[in-house]
Amino acid sequence: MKRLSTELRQEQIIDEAIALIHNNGYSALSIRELANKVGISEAAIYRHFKSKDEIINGIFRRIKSLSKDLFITLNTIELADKKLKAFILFHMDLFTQNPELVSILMAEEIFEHNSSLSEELKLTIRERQTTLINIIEEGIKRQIFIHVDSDTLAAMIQGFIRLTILKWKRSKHKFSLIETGEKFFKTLQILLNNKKT
Amino acid sequence: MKRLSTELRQEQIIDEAIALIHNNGYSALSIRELANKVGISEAAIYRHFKSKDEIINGIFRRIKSLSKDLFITLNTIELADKKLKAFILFHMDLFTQNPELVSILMAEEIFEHNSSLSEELKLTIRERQTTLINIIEEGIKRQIFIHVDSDTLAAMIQGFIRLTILKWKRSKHKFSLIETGEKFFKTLQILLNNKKT
DNA sequence: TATTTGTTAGTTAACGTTAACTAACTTAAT
DNA sequence: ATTAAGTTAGTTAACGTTAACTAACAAATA
Repeated sequence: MKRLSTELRQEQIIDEAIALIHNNGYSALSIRELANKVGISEAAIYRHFKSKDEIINGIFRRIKSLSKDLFITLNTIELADKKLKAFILFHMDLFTQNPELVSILMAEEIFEHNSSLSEELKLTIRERQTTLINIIEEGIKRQIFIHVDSDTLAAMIQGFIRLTILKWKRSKHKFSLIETGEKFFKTLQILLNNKKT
Repeated sequence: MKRLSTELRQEQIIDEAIALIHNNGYSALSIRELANKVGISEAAIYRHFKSKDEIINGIFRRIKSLSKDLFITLNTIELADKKLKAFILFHMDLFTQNPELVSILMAEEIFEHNSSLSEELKLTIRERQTTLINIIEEGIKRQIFIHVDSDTLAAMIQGFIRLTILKWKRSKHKFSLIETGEKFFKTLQILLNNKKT
């Protein structure tokens, strides 16, 4: 058996853990199966992670690192409507390129029973929510968007994205997330635009 | 131990199964714990249900029976915007009165690995989607709503409801679903109304 | 009207399997 | 030679499910 450094092996374990959840659901994430997939023994897994919870932790960190570009991207954009489009398409692109993430984000159970992690998740969600609300309120102030409740609109946008990726997963990726995102933004423009035809 | 008829005991088992999932997640639904909660032995559970899958089936039937009034309600309403309001508030009311349902609807795992059930779930979801699209298209035809893509709008509405009940659950019911639903409908009216102020 | 017969909701105890995890030992790489 | 990444062989606890049996009651018969 070829030996790998802890860093590399840890990444590989996280990879396979995500793949397992993606292919067979969270309940299929067992140390046995994970060790099988990685090609090492169960005990070897514990060389690299103190517990199963630590593996879940690693999955969460992976997701966070994959979405950290969002804020960088948004800061390069001026106009609120362009920002909104970028927000939507960033997510559609993220999930198109990392379809495994969908199963994980939809599995409430994963983070529910790890209290430190569910606190961190709450913060991450709030951060995303605030970002979106700021975009909307700037758009309203600059009179690019009509005046609507920003909380409600933010929930509509995030709700649409969440439901769309869930449907996309259920349909086994039978449609283009990017196209759906673009159509969504056009619809939003019609709904939000002051200058009606 | 007091004896109950199969019908009554089955209902009680489903009740406790739903409560278990609600309180501790789907992974906490074990025959052992279920029997404990009901106050009978594990084997007695199998007097009333052939397998754990049959219990899941019973949970699904319960949810369906709780939402069957939606279509009756909608048929008593004429105007598309009133129908849309009724659609939204029906769901907010349903989950306010049956908060346990939220955990179950959010747990993808439950129905994912039961192929006959996941087919049935797909049909139920499609039926709901079609209902909403019909309401929207009627509203557009009657010029109550501005012309937007009905698929996208339907997904926005369902996405909002789904995300809202998830947040409501996560917040341990710290806000009123009904009020949020009413605010949502008002926002929708502003977004969809032809006669802008 | 008693008693027998059959049904049904319950019991206890165990089945085989799998879960997360660990102690002790071995081997490969620096 | 030391250290770190691997192994094998085990642990305890929980899982869904079943076998064997019993108490309670209903219906049919004596």
